[in-house]
Amino acid sequence: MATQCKYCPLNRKDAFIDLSPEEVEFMQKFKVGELVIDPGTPILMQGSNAPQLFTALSGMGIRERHLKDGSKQVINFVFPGDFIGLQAGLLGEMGHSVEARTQMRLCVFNRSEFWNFFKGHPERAFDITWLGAMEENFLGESIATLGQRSAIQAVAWTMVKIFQRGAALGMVQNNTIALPYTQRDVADALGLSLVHTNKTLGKLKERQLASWSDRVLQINDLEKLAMIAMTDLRPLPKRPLI
Amino acid sequence: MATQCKYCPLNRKDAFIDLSPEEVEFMQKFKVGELVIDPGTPILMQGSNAPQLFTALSGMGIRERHLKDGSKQVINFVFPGDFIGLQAGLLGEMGHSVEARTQMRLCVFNRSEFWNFFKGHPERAFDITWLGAMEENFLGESIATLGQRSAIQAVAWTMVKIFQRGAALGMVQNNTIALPYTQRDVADALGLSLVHTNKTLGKLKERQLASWSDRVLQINDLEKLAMIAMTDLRPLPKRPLI
DNA sequence: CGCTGCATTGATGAGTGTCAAAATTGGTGG
DNA sequence: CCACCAATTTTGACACTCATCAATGCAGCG
Repeated sequence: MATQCKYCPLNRKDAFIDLSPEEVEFMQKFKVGELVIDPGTPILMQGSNAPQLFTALSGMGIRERHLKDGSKQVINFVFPGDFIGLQAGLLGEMGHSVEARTQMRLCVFNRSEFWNFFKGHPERAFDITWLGAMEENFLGESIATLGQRSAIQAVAWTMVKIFQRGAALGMVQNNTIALPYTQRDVADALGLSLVHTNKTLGKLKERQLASWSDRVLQINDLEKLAMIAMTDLRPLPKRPLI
Repeated sequence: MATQCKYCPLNRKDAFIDLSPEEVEFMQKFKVGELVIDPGTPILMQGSNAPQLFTALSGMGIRERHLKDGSKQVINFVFPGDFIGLQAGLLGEMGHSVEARTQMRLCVFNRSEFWNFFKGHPERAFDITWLGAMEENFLGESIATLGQRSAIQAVAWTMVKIFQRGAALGMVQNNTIALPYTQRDVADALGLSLVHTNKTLGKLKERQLASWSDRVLQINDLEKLAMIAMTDLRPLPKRPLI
């Protein structure tokens, strides 16, 4: 028996816009179950036409795109609250794969119900589109990072972004956050080699800005990191929860 | 007096899904006018909260993101039929600027009417979201290009993508298409230096794959280009027109 | 007819990638 | 509890792609 939406732990976090009781009830109908998966498990495959969509309830993962020569590009990191499968739901085919990096708990929706959002619940349809626009915006920033920022700027940028997202979700304690990724993941996200990523992380540690070891990222000087990364530190807007 | 939607030249191109007469009528109400602008004119500014949204009727432009150090990243190229201002309409703020590269004719919509799509015309709301997902998909591919492809692969990839989009719009004649961009635009799109972009284009010409001069791109061997670019040549899906 | 913007070419060097190996960590089974 | 193995992190040496600098050519234009 699936857990009740009204007890969903995410809905109480202030990173998210509160749902009205009616909305919660509608989402409950849309929800078909929950899924708990182990680290390394693929959630959706690039090119697949998945019948199910998900919201990450807990745990973290990555979105990645595979190229013909075997290399891969990490598109984004998946945090709790992220909606997974928008492309499958709309385009009928995922442009990237999604894979768990920790144990994850997923809220499972039926894709066939997707259209009901638009037909009967325009506010929720709007929320989905809003999330899509937010992701588009973020990907644009990533493109600017890959195209214009140097290795140290890019790594600093990534650390700032991860830290900010984590902070909004209450995952930060004493300026530290658990980071279940490997340096290879970060390297693949930034289009850098593993070796160079490692050396660049070393520089940030040397300069006492951020140190990441034992799966824990510690941020010592967020402002200076943001300056290196050429980015602003404005707070993330509240996001809807699907 | 704005031109009638039912005479819109785009609606007849087979790159787009046909609109029913009712839909055309609704779009007509949404439309507030047309705008003709000169090359170089900014259409929307990064960070702005624009009251108006657009669909490109003719002409071409670029989406670009400006960084604090003055550098810029071209996010994508704008073709006829592209919807401009989704982020402003949803997030209240553009994540990038849009600028004309040729003379452009724009269909102008009122942002305040945006919500009506979702409330009263779920099919059209769905279409908007569909376009957003398509863009998100493309940006993911761009990220893979910037992160994983070498200079020659990236340039080949860009030429293939542009050629395919142009072909779908009937802009290709004898394997040539008018390209109003400068090599600087392409360099900024790929995160390469202008000089290296120039030399890489030279290689493609040498190898008799593609030659671009005098604002005209000629593709001599699309298949070989696609192979270099590590990309498929599958036809673009029909897209909705907003 | 001298601007100004864009394309082109050559020379040089910095930033990253690649290769190889060692150090560290974590997990597994004896 | 230790031994072993796989995955990951770390370090050093070297190679190469690509950025930077600088100069020339070329076309459009007031």
